[in-house]
Amino acid sequence: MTRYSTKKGKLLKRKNIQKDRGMDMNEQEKKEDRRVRRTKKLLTQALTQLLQTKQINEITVKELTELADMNRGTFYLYYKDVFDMLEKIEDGMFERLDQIISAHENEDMSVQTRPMLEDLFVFIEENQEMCRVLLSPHGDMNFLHRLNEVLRDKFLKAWHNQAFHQKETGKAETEFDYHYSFVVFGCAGLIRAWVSRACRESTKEMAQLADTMIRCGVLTQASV
Amino acid sequence: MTRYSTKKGKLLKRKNIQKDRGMDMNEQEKKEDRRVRRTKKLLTQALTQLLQTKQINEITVKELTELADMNRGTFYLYYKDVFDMLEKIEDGMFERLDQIISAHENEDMSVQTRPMLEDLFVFIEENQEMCRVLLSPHGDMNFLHRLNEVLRDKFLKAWHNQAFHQKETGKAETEFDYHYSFVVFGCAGLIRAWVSRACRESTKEMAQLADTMIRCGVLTQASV
DNA sequence: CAGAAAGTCAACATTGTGTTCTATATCATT
DNA sequence: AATGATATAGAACACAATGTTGACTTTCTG
Repeated sequence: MTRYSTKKGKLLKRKNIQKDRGMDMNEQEKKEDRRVRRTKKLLTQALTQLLQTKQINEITVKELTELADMNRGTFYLYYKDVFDMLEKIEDGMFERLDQIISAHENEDMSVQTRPMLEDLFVFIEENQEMCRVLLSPHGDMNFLHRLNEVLRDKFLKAWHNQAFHQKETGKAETEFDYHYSFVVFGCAGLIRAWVSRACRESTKEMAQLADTMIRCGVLTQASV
Repeated sequence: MTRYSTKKGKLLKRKNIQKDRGMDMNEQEKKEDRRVRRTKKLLTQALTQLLQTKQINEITVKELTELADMNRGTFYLYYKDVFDMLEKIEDGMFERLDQIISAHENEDMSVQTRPMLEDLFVFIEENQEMCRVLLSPHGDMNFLHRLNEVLRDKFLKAWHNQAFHQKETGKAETEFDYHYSFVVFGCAGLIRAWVSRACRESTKEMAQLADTMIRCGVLTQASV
């Protein structure tokens, strides 16, 4: 499910970290100490910078903290290693992503796709540096995977109904899964192309483009 | 372009490796020494096995060679580190991919998409273990990136002409790029879904599915 | 068979890791 | 502004993997 650790006796320590901080919503909301925010911000900036020139595996805690100009031990107060750090950064993005989607959810779980997409692309633009890195060659496949998982639950039902309303077919659930996978990865490709061009096109343009391509992909099943 | 190295004085050594072996087509064809093949095969098997339970960054040369039951020093005769090894394995796959595509290329650079796709999915099925790993959460974003690059050159022209034959539009090259990115990543998602289901559907079915979705995506531009 | 090439084995200095301790700086609060 | 609480700095530590080397043995090729 989540990531494994090579070192044996250190999972406990990590669990403690996750329990003490972060996991409790209330604690999250009560803003962290200013020093903590500063530290995490500096580390995130350093990581983002390093990820532009090298793979994450080649990034050591040592050089990361040196670039951020802080003590190496400080890093371990918040993260287990560099990969854990990236994962936690992603956690934050997925939290916001979830908020954005939920805001457009109706009570019957259906979603107003188009306006939601517009908000989504605004969010991506705001976080374009991180998105660019995560979808770059040096990026993180796990990010794509998690994106897949999150969106799946949200949209599968809505789209499923929508597509089957168009034309009743006897196609299996599995074929719908293929379309779904195609579309989600496709959107990732779309976003990747966009952020790698520094988000030159407007968010509205992109939302329209995405909307069109999603509908096409989803409705293909009914029209085959 | 390619990967960087943290360690300063070791690029030279690696260059030597790449020059001595691999890079020269003729040498590649003249089968390597049986021992070399055996060594590389054992290492590849061990890597594939390890990648199913852990991230590549957590795999050490030590455990890899222990699993393959060989001396650690032997590893360094062929690879710089574990990532370099994965990259070289990918090199081999891209070579074969190139052959498959080229075999379906007409003299005007156009491509018979459908039969090519069928061959492609056969190839993927043959290499499903590695594909599954490369597209998994533990996978390699650089693989996707390289796939993008390789296919881009091959297909952009063909599809471009095809789409503009359908309906003449004034849309810019950039928008076509977005469709292209969507489709290539989408195919990756499709393949990922397929191999993660142990390739249950037939290669022909998948080729048809892919063909449909590709055409839909490409032709969207003309029909917006 | 003989020479070449590949692999084994043991040893080495080097580097990053993860943790711990004390001391200092910064924070939130009254 | 003084307070106690908390975060960070700084240095030290044992430990593990790295990358390389040299002498040896095995395996391949012709």
